[in-house]
Amino acid sequence: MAAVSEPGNRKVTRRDVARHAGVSDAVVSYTLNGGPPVAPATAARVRESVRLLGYTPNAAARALRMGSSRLIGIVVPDSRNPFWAELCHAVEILARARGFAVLVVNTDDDSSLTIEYFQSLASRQVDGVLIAASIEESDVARLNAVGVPWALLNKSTPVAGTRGTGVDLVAGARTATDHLIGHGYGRIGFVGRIDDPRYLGWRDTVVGAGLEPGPVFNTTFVREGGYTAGRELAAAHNELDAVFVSSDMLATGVLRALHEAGLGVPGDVAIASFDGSPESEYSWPGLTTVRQPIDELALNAVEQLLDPSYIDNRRIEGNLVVRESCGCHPPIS
Amino acid sequence: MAAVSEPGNRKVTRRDVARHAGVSDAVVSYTLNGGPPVAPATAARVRESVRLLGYTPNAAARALRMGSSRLIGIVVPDSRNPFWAELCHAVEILARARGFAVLVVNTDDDSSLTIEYFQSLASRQVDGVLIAASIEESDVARLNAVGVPWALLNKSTPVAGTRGTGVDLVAGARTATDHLIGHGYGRIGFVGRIDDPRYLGWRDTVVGAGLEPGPVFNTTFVREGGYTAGRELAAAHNELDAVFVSSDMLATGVLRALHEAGLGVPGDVAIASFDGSPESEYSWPGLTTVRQPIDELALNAVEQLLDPSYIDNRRIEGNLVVRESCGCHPPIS
DNA sequence: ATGAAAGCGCTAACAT
DNA sequence: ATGTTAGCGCTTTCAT
Repeated sequence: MAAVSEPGNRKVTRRDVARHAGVSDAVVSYTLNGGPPVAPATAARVRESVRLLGYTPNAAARALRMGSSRLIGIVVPDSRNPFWAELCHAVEILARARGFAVLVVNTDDDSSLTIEYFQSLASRQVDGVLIAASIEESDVARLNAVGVPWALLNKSTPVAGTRGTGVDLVAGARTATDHLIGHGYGRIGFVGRIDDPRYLGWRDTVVGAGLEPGPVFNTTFVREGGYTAGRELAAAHNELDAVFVSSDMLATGVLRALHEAGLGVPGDVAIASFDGSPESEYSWPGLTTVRQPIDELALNAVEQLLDPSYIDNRRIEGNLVVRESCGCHPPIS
Repeated sequence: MAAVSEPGNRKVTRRDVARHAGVSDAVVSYTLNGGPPVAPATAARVRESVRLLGYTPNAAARALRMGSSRLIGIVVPDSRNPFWAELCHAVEILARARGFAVLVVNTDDDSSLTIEYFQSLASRQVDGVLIAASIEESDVARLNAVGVPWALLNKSTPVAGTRGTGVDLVAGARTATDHLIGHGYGRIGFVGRIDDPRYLGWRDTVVGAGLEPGPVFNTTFVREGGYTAGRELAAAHNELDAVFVSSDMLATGVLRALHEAGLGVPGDVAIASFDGSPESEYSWPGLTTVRQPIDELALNAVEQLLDPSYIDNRRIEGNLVVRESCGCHPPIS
């Protein structure tokens, strides 16, 4: 009763289908992939055999023959970060709609691994790779040498000779910091990586406004780091009245630490953050944050990767989403 | 002096390496994969040619020949949910250490897609599939018929004939609910999917304790759903003094709604939740939750998938992590 | 409308 | 220690 393909059976190949339907290998291919026209009756017989035998084409053979695996890779700093998780998810949906599957690789924030992982993806014959990790100018040539198309998923900073749109991190940090300045806060701190463009954006903005930069809490992009920074920040809270935090995930940790310390947000310390991930909306208080347009970034990257003639290398400005953490709105209650 | 492989060049094959090094194809294979011994000098020459030509083996050809792609698939309800994101990440690390890459597929909580995606993964010649989505008894035979090894990543409920460990959802909901009862709360509500085992665990526990079940807020596992449930819950807060929430992600939404409504946690409504994801630790107040041992689940699933002789089908009990939302600890401050 | 056959790049059994 | 060669399952050109 069950289909022929039971566990332990030899894999059903296209040849088996051909024999079963009494046709040649080619006709099965034509029927399935729409080559030269096939007589309706023959096609029906083939399809019936496919069903009966439980045949599924061997993607490895097809990839070898066609030189295309219909696979794309994506290199991401940390897919547990809600922002990257959203981005990966968006890419997957788009890729699937185009018949591609997605290979996700985490560098765990070690961007020196990017090239190595890129190469390993390339050897798997992926048709392209999306890079979300940060890239040096000097990496471009090495990446190009591999011969696999690639695009930046979120080009944070301009890199000559690269494809892909992205949100301008410097401008984003400026937007957030300006907003804080507009509130009248005079001592604005920073939480994030100091080797990140957002650090520059923050610093330039406060200095440009004639303010003295507030304390800097250097941390990598992990929740724990945000929390630790938050504790230090709480201890030093009389040295600042507001802070720009480089990501929502970090801000969540800061918020927790501030709450623990009995400090009010925005009362004691106002916060503006970055990413616009879902957790920024559901935290307490809601985070004022610079939203990255995830769907647009993903669509743009996937299109460029798959269609060489499609070119759009714009740097997008993130949108400020105003919630309660900056002091604009009182917490609804 | 870039390597020979520049964009546009024909792909470098193993044959090119063989010619360049003045040896046969086989020797290249032996050198790279450790077959029969190769003279040290020859091996060195081969390796040099590999480097010079920028050769990377074609994984599709290897997969076709070997019948193994060194790829595993993972079917997950929603990789944006921090719990699944953690699990996927853990699986990726383990898989990479074993030379496997991971194909992530989201069902977006539509478990009827599981089989379809499983088959598409199978046609890509994956060496195994980890299934995190829920499975019906009736799916088992169909899954087995495909002939690709699979294991449950988080076997939430016992399903005959399946492999993989998992946390007992019913017992977990019981643990959380019992803890709430232990606090003396007499009217305990529920937030989650009512077709989920946790609903049963909650209901049995309150009824078993001689309590009348509190209000039920039915929702799928999305943040927005938690928030909506939270608003309804806030409106009905005089009908309950505590609530069991089926996941941390949902609980985050509930917390937000409660804060908005000016209700205190645990003062007005105590909460116990499920998953033990990072956001439960950094929310405010911290969530008392039943932690799923992510690394253990992932390790177990990967091992079983890759090693047919390894069998461990235990149902694990989740550990209660006590924080502030249940009323055990006052918020630190 | 259908069939025969070459060849994608690799591994491994079998020569030498 | 090294070389030769037969396929893995597929697509596609060229015949018929």
